[in-house]
Amino acid sequence: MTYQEQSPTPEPFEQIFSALADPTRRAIFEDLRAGPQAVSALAESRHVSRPAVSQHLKVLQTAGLVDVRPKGTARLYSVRTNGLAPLRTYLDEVWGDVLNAFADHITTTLENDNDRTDHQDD
Amino acid sequence: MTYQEQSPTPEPFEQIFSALADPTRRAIFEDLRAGPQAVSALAESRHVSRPAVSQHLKVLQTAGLVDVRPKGTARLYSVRTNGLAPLRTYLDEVWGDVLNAFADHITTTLENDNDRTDHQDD
DNA sequence: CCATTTCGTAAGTGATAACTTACGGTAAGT
DNA sequence: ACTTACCGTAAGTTATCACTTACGAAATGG
Repeated sequence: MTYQEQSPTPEPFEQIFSALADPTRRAIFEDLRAGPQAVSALAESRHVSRPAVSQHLKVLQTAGLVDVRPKGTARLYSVRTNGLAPLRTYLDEVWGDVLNAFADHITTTLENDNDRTDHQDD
Repeated sequence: MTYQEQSPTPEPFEQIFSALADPTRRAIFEDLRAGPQAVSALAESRHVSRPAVSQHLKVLQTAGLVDVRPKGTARLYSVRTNGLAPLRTYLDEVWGDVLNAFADHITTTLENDNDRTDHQDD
């Protein structure tokens, strides 16, 4: 009796949400804003082991948030410039819908405001 | 300004990320865009039990994404109009930093472009 | 060629989280 | 007052996740 089935093809912003939800992973991503860095350098900044950082970077890369550039034996990770675009698009969509729904709610509430037993605004 | 510490009191966008990372919870939040809905109505739309929806709504409420309005024995949940504002602010900050870092990277790369051993484009 | 450095992956473990059923509490209807 | 409807919470279960150590692969240097 298993639960939790989800869509076979996760959308871009879905992976971005999951990727940035973890504090350590988000910290790594934010560290990368300063410029390209190697894995061991990122591991030394944080209090986690190097393999952990590698796994986090893999998640960030799958989400399209970081890029890799091999340099010798090292691998320089950097933030993908427009990696956050899907999240921003999703935000704008939801934002617009919410505003429209709010306007509708205001309208219908003004039309028949006899059904409210309690109210709180904003 | 540029860096952040993990504070004992989680920042607003932190909770928003965690709240919207779960597919079921995000679906509930998106269902709420159509307008205020009761818990049982949300539970029937989804394939999850009613208590599960209540727990999800609690998380969304803690994140500041939804509001509650009691109506009889029911409780109408609705999206908070500016609940996504912290996330948008965070996005704008990171976005700007990334662009600046990118500009810096371009500059330094042009100044001394002898350190590149390989390059790849997406 | 051999050693070193840097990294990714495999395997295993502890904690977290998303779900379930069961129960109690509050508001409305008869 | 009793029943019904709707909801939140508690307790327990299971899958997922973040982390660790161990090991193997690829590039650089002597």
